Amino acid sequence: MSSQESQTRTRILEATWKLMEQRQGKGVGMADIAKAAGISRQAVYLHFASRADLLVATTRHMDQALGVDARLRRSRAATSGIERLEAYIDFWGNYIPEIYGVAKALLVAMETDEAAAIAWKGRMTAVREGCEAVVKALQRDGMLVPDWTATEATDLFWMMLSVRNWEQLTLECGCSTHQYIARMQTLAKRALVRQ
Amino acid sequence: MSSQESQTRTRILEATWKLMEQRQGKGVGMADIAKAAGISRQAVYLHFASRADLLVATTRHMDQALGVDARLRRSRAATSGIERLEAYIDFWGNYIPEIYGVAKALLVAMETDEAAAIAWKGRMTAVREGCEAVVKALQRDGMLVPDWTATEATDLFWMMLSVRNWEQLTLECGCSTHQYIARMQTLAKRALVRQ
DNA sequence: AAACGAACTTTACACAGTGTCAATTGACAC
DNA sequence: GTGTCAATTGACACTGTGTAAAGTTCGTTT
Repeated sequence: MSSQESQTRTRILEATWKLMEQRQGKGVGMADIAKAAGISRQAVYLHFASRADLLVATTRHMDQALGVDARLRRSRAATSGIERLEAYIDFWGNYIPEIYGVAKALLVAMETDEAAAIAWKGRMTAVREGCEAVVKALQRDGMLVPDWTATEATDLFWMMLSVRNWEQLTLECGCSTHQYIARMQTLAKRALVRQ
Repeated sequence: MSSQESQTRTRILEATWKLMEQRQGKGVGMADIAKAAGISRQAVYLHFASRADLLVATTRHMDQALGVDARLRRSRAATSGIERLEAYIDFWGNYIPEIYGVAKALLVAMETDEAAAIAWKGRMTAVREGCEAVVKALQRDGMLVPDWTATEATDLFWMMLSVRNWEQLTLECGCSTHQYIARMQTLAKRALVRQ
């Protein structure tokens, strides 16, 4: 909404982004961020109430900078359910690597910080809605496998697309972004789509 | 191995187990554990070098107390690949709720503690081997879906069975243990087994 | 009986990281 | 000049892990 963003605030957000990306969300403290933004640690608290607050603000900043809405348009515009499923996974698989650093930091913070947990769950609820839209589209086409209700299918699809699963498949199993997308598409279709 | 376990050591392990279970692995510090075991905080360090050390020792203690080996026998004894897959998920779905507290504590600790990370990865490697055995059994039966190589199938099956996915499906989506098992069995079969 | 060692206690401290508070500086606006 | 906003410095509280030192209790050895 307001482009009333102070220069310093933006510098903090950019520094957070950059640092989190560099260090994959680990070992980045308020002091490091302040230093990278060229201000004192205390000054960060003039713009953000807490670390959780800063992390959440950073994700919003990134979503805007990365043009998430525009990127999602392709999936939303898809005519068939299957097309929509493929486009959504394609979007998601390309999106996660770009946000992973900050996402990881939030993921870690949420384990001990209530505010971070609420914020992250809010973001994930949005993803769940995307999954639900895909499932509904499949259902509309009569292509949803009869094993699941729409809710069950949404739960499972959402589970498959979790950041933790992405982490495991790419960072631990060594899948590339392209492989992740291909495997997830195949897996989701086998799981949800009537053959 | 040695049943040379001192009484105090066992009391610490039991206290850890109980507390972690009660609080779902969150907010349990060394001080709480010591208190519950009826000793001083420092005395805990006479038996375990670090928190990570204690957590790992607790999982081993639990595996023995819960008779994990015996429980796994049913899955290992299965003749067909599909039977083996079902028995393995059945074992796993009943096992996680019992260890979840301690597992969660380790899962949180591993994000900041190298030793905890290594220990957890070791445990998960054992699970991956279980998944691999299932996939190999399916392959032997000629029932593995042609979409995947054995490694790819193992990766995906392992991903599906992650504790994080269990967490999401049960704690967030509200699945019961029975529902978790049923859904995972259906999902795994759709994903891996030739129809 | 004296000596020893093991297990445990109390007290204290180092360290890292978040978050708070108060006093101060510099710049720009009116 | 006075007010105010942004930022600075320095100090401190709090939490939790881990280390260190000195003292107690108790059973075993000699």
